[in-house]
Formats: sequence, C-alpha cells, structure tokens
Amino acid sequence: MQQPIAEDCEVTCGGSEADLVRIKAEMIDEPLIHDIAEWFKVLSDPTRVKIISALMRRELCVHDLSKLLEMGQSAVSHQLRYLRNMRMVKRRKVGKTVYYALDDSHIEEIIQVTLEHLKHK
Amino acid sequence: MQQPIAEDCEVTCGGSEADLVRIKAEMIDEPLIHDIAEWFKVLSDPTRVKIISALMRRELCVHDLSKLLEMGQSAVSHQLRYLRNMRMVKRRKVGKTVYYALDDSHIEEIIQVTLEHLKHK
DNA sequence: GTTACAAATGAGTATATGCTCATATGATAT
DNA sequence: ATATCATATGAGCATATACTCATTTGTAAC
Repeated sequence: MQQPIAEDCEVTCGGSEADLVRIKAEMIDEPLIHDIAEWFKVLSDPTRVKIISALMRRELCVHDLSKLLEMGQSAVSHQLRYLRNMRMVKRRKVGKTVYYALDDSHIEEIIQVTLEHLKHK
Repeated sequence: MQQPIAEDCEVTCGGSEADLVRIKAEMIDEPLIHDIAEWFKVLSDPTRVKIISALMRRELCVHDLSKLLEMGQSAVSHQLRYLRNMRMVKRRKVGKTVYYALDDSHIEEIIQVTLEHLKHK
C-alpha cells in the first residue's frame, strides 16, 4: 500500500502466512488502539504530569497551579482545557476563581504503578 | 519568572502560602516527572501501540510487523529503534532477519489496566 | 455603569514528531 | 567478489504540540 513489500515472500521470517492472519485478528482493533494512544498522550507531557501530581494532593485554582508550576497562567489554562476535554479533571467555580480537581479514579493508580515500574529499572 | 504573577496575592484562592509550599514539597520531583512523561510518550502513538499489541502475541521480525501494520519497513524500523532505546523491546538476530520481542514485564499489565479503564467510560 | 481580578481563548511561533525516500549496513548464497 | 535479501539509518518534510502574547469573558466590588 505505502511501500513495495515483497509479495513472493511466502515463507516469512517466523511463521506462516496463516499465522500472521491469526495474529492480526487477535490484535487490539484500530479504534481502540487510537483510544489507548490518546489516553497515554495525556501523561506524555511534563507539564500535565505536574498538574496531575499537584491535584493528587488537593483541588487547586488556576492561580495556585500557576504558582506551583512556575508557569504562566495562560499555559496552565491551556493544559487544563486539554485535561478537561480528556475528562481527567473537573471544574468547580466559586466567584471569580475556578477550582480544578481530578476527575478520574484510575489515573492515580496508574501513576503509582508507573512509579513502581520506573523504580525497578 | 515567565509572566507577571501578582505578588501581593497573599490570600490565595484556596489555601495559605505555606500550604502551597507544602504541596510543592510533596509533589513528584522534577526528574521523576520527566521520566514519567517520557515513559507515557512511548504509548502515545498508535503505531507504537500496534507494535506492542502485535508483540504481545509472539516475537516477530521487522518484515512481518511491516505486513501486519500495513506500513513501510522504514517507518516500522524507526519506531522499533525508538522502542529499543526505551528498553521496551529487545532484538534477536538470526541470519539476515531480526526478531523483536517485548522486553518489559510491566507493559502488558499496564495496557490491560488501561483497556479496563477505557471500557468503563 | 466602571474598575479590578481570575480565568479562558485565539493567533502566532518555535520545536518535536512521524513519516517517506534514498541509501547504507550486515548477512547469506553463489 | 557479486548479488540479493533483511534491516538500519540519515535527510527532508508536513503536521502536531506547547508555549507566549494580546485580548476577551465572567464575576464581584465600587
């Protein structure tokens, strides 16, 4: 499709052609693959990890997050929008200030698992 | 540092200044934050998730991976190098062909956890 | 209404990413 | 040595990403 792939390679490296067909059928299907990638992308940026890390302690307003991360309010706000779209955080408005909190029960668990994993390397 | 942040905001949105200092101390520290982000970045791309997904069945050579993903050999090779640098996969050379296999005991577990998580949304 | 502050947002920009193409390397066979 | 196949790699390019700056929106106090 993209690049010329030898069609005459009947005896593939490891298994038979039928074997490949079977593996392809067993693989996670396309839409789910993209969901997984999208989900992991959330924590693939240091700024977002920091935000989550801070919110794991308690809910915080944008201003305080901005101070904690030593980043501009705009940058933090942009990332918070991203996290909100991904349903990782939720908002609570009180007057002029907006409080953000984690809105995903699994995220802390997954970060913990990852931390354990990184330690044992 | 980057953007003018009001210095006179003694009474911050939620907690005291000391509270913020404490939270900052409790947050995951900078180098670890970057390690976490780097680790999540591995699975933040559909192609890499597909490769991992295929290798979860059995080890495969570059050619077969290329056929399974319906992608050019070069593209697959580039991603495999990335995955190898991140110590996610390992190589086994037999003659001209190179077999790749998972080299991370935790990755399958984390994908499983993620799949469960995505289902319950 | 005006002013002031918190947060959100759009535009612009510099860098990162993932692919393609062409070529190089490594290994086997002749 | 030459040819061939499997894989690796460098350069180039198009798109995505994460920030900054300027401006807008939303809310409260005056």
